[in-house]
Amino acid sequence: MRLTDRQKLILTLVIHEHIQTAQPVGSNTLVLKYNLAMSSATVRNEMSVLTEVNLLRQPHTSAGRVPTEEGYRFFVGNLIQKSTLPTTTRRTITHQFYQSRQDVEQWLRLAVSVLASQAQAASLVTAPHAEKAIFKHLELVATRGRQVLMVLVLMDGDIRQQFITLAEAISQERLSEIAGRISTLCIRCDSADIARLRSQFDALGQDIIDILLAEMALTEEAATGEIYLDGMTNVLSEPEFAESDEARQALYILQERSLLENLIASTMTNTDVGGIQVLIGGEGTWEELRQCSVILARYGDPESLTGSIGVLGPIRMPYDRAISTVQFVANVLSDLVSEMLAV
Amino acid sequence: MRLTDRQKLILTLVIHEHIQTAQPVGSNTLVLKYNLAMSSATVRNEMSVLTEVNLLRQPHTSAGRVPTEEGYRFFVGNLIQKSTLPTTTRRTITHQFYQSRQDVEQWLRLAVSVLASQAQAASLVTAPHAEKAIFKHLELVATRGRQVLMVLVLMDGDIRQQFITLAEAISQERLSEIAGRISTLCIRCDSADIARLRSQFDALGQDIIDILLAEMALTEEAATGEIYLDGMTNVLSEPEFAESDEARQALYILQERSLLENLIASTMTNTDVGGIQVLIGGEGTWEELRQCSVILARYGDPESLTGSIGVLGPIRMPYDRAISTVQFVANVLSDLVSEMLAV
DNA sequence: TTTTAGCACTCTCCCTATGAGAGTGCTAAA
DNA sequence: TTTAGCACTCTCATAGGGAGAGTGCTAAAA
Repeated sequence: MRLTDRQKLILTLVIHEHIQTAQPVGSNTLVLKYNLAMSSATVRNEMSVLTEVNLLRQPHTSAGRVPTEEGYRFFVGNLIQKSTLPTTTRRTITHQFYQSRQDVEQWLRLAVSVLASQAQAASLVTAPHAEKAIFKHLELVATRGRQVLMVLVLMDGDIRQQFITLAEAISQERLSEIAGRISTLCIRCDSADIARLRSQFDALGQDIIDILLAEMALTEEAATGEIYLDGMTNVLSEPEFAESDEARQALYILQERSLLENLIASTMTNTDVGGIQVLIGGEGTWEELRQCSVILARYGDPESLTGSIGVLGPIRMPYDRAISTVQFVANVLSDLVSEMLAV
Repeated sequence: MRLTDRQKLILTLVIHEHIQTAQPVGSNTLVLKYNLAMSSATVRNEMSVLTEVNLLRQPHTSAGRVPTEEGYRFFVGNLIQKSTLPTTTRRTITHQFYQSRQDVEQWLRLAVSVLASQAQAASLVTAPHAEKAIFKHLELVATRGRQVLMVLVLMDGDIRQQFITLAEAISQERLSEIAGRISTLCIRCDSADIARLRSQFDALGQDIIDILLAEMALTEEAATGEIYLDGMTNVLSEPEFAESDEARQALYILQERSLLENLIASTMTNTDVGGIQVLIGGEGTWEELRQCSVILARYGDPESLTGSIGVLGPIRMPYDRAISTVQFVANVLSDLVSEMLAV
């Protein structure tokens, strides 16, 4: 779509103004508020053009203009000026992350809370997750009788714990010995490798390996790691969700884990780490998100460990700020992941 | 407060009807809908009395009656008939829990989802949590260089993981040996015991014990275990929350972990396992919950491991069903906890 | 003494009408 | 190509006027 500079300016201003006021924007308002060096009639003519090419829309004949979804998309794709968060903000955030560097769970909680408060929207962060589960360490703890606690540590930092019941009671020494052997032999192995090693163990060891493999398979099935959410009440305060039903649908997607995983999976398939996806108004696919926009990014190490982060807000979202926040947090998380992998 | 049987009946019916319709209830409606053997005038007189003692309220002079908070409290305290969930429902739920018995996290997810769907409200479940952290097992996994993953298993099933950086690189064998010694010596010890044992270890062991103690202290500080939430969108669909701001405040309490912990802590202090607390309209203390009611119960083994569960909905909540659901789920969880402790 | 029929009265809710205000599109002049 | 001027359109806020639901009171009935 070819637009003159003036048309681009007006589109930008309409979007900017509408994001602030949530109201249709009139030609007069625009001229006065932004001291434009042209008359309202000129603005009206340009608006007419923009309406014809479906970037703007009139709620009714004699109202101001409102950006269409296509308008927002054009804006995000062509006009948005990459803003960056203020240095002080960035420093504060980085500092917070630095303080909680030992604990992955804390990063993620912090990330999701920073996103929510900076973008004033609902936010989500998925724990970093490897496509292939790689064994790192196994621990068996005798509980009582035949009940044993199995703790499985994977290379991506994921820890799976499970109670298992063995055929007979086994002493802690024996359990530790087996766990030690499995840990030493299988380190850095994937499921297939471990299956091949299975025959080297005695009956008990093979039983345990079977459970272990089942658990690893389960981890691999999960499309994403654990999902952290925050800021959902931010969305509720937006005026377009006063008729609460729309908001409910949007929040429902966030709550319903399977839907959310779908959304992330289908949006992120072709997204590189560092790349950003902006989903405006559900893009025809996500009925529940018709009133919402979602900004998603991938973080981590593309070779091994990746996760997704994003924010969800009304279509009328401050895209520049939201995008730069998402980008910034994604970068911070990527750094933390590679630091974790490298040390 | 002394009421005649007829007054109790009418109060009950008004509450019942109002819960269904969310509208003020008129004398005529009541007589017709419930085939009362009296005239609407009689009902009106009784309603007048109930209004005088502040159990009912008129939104405006010529409207029907609405229960006051006090009315609901009287109802819950004196009139409610303990209903139980249908046997088939109970069986289905029990069966689901039975299937996920190995995995504590799965119980809790299931519990919170059952509560939400059965009570059609927002629901919460906290992980079982011991007042005193008791050591069970320690594991140290060499990562790379001086970076070590510490996995700490406590008796209540809580697992804490953390990356720690040692003064120098240590081999996995050495780490396993130390972890093994600490595990053997400290099993079933609390922080004080472990602090006493500290001198029996070499410098490295003491360093690790210090970190371990810090971690245990952290666990003890936390008033509750992890909190699981579900069904928040259920609350949004209630008509009294159409003016979305009220709903926002209520959901905010659920989202804001510290507030929620406060709420649980202050409500649960005097509640035994098996007991149920019903908080109607914030009870003057919780400003954000003025439009809501919360039903909370404690589950687990009072001697060692307890957690809280509850539902949050509009004041106009189907108390009988909600209470029996909470009670039932609390019982199921208590059974699972004692099974876990006993096996 | 208690219950009930009858009735006037009150208040909300919904519908309609009306006018102000904001904003548009078009035309003709600059 | 831009702009001033103007008629026109549509929303929104406000007010008025039933209809309907429900009450409280009074007096009669049980």
